[in-house]
Amino acid sequence: MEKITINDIARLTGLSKGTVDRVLHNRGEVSKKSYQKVMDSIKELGYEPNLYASLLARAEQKTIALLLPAHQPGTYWELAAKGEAKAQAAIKPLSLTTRQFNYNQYSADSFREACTRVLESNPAGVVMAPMFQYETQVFAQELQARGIPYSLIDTKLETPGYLSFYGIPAYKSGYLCAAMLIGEGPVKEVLVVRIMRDKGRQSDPTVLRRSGFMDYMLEHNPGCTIRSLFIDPEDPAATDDALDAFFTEFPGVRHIAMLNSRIHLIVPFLERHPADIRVVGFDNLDANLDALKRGTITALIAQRPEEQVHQAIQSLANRIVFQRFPEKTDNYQHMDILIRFNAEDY
Amino acid sequence: MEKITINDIARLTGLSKGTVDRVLHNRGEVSKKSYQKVMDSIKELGYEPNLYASLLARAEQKTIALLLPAHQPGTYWELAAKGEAKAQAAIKPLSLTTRQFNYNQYSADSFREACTRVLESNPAGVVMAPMFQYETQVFAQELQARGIPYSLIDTKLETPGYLSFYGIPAYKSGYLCAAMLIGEGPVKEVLVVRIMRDKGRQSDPTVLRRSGFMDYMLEHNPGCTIRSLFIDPEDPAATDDALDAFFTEFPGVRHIAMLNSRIHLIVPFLERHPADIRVVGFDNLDANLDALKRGTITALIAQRPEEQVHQAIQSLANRIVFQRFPEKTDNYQHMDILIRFNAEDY
DNA sequence: TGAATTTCCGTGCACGGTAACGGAAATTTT
DNA sequence: AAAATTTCCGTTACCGTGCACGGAAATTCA
Repeated sequence: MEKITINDIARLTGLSKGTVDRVLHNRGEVSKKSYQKVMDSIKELGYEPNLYASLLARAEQKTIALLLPAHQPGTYWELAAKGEAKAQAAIKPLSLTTRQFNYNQYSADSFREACTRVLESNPAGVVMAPMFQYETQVFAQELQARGIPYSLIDTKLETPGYLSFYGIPAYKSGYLCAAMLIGEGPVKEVLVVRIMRDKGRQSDPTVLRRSGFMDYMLEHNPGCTIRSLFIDPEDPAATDDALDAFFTEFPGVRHIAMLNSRIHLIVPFLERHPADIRVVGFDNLDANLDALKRGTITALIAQRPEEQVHQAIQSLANRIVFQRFPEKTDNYQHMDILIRFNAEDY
Repeated sequence: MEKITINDIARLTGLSKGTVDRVLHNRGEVSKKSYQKVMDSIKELGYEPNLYASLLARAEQKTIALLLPAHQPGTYWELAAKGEAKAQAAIKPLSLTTRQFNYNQYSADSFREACTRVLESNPAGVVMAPMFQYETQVFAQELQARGIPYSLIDTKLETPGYLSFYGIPAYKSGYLCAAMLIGEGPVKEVLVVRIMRDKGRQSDPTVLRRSGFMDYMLEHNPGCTIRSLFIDPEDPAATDDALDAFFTEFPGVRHIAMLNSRIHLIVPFLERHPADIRVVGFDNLDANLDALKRGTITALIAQRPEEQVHQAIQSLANRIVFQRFPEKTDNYQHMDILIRFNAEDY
């Protein structure tokens, strides 16, 4: 019942606590025989180290690095960055901090460069939202070689030995998006708006979302024409023109979806040309939520990115401080459906 | 930059750490002059106690009491009870545990009795899901008198000095429920199924939900007939008969809602008499989720009760260990909309 | 004024682990 | 076989607080 301490196993094995400590942290200088004896009685007595005593004696601050795409205010990655603060508060009593590193999500070079900055900071763990398959692999290998645990959020790339993943299922989210878009009745024609810049190099989740979207259409609403329109997020005027041209050509379209967080880009146009259109997009950016509350956007599929970074950081903290591994490696999270009547408390 | 310790302020004030410690925990035996000197230099140096050292030296486990309605497997309060485990893991490093006390949600006597059991256990904090306005007030006053902080979940009753509240907005949840039930088109006739036992003494959230439901109807779907049907949760056969009788009398009804977690009770009937009926209910009980995935239930409004207890416990832990108060007292949480396409990862 | 209290405060050990230091024992080298 | 290493281990001084104990100083009592 009473707590087993390092002294108890020292006494039991006839060794000193110095030796016991050495085996606990395997920092060598212990004979195989002693090592075995200590390990045995640790198991026998069910010894668990006292966290406070340990932290007090070390008194050293470890840090967890956060590797995220750089973000402008009002964009998706800003939401994730906000999760850092909450997580920080939670892990502070564990003598841990976080530090954020950013990269340009459209440049592999910048990602590589950020990776070396992360390594230079000598982190105790890394949380990353990866964008580049190959570069991420290389980085993951380096982390593994150095024995630095890491977790993934948002995008699950196939990298060796990640501790955990947190994100929504990309394929299913596209499927859900289609379901929300179609609503009850069958639909003849829908528009999927896309981002120009993504045309060349599509991110992994975007591709999967599209395929989920398409599959829903095939299964539940076949014979529907799916039209695409590419817009430039940097150029609102051109976006307006593009939409104008589109609706001149296809005036019957009453269903619009976007498979990323930028749905707010078409809101100004829609509000200048009111019509009874179902509009579905992703993520709880302020601009999206506002349009949702006004009724311009019908539904949003949201994923609590703050929660994702929080959880990822927490799992690393458990690993680093307690040597505890998460129960599940892949944690697919709930996709929140937001409509105007439940957006307020989000 | 380097940490200020108790010794630093001892040195600065020319007193000993023993004295400093006495003022820190105001356990008396200190002259006013010394007290003032210590307080001043604490402020001056910005001293913050070292949590580990403190916990290590005390080595005493405080406990947070959880006061919840007793629960059968597969009922709502079981979900909340599950949150206890998660919270427990989170606060363990803070030398805190939780302990659950249950009461019969239909008996004020049993609630009172549970309250005295809680007090006898001498908890450092209390989380409760209250059902009885008056008894809860009395209990809250007692807690306040003893200086025991407490938080509320689920139902926000007006009690003095609670630390925090976590739950969904009851009125709005009824409103949302109606919105999900009606869907796109106007509806002529809906059925709201209710629980017999609740007829006499309706809980606070149920009343508010009903009023939100009604208001939505008035505002968005006026002229709709709202029919009620009472069923007995203990008697499936009677439930079936009642539904049978109802649909014989009103065969046109194609919309059913229930404003509590028991929607699964009518699922067997619905599956024996297939028809294209929209069915909306509350909470992610396994039975509800299963019916949702099968398509019998159209939508569920869920509220993550585990999260609510987790958060409430966390806020108490911060209060107890760090003397930190939550930013917001009333934390209304997001109402999750579950449909068959996003139920899987919930 | 001396004795008896009371008030106030310093000392020192305990909490459980960490890691530097130095030395004995075992092993290798010359 | 003595010297030089290497391997292995015990000792010890912390880390920052909590708290019991005892004693000096101030106050009250006789």
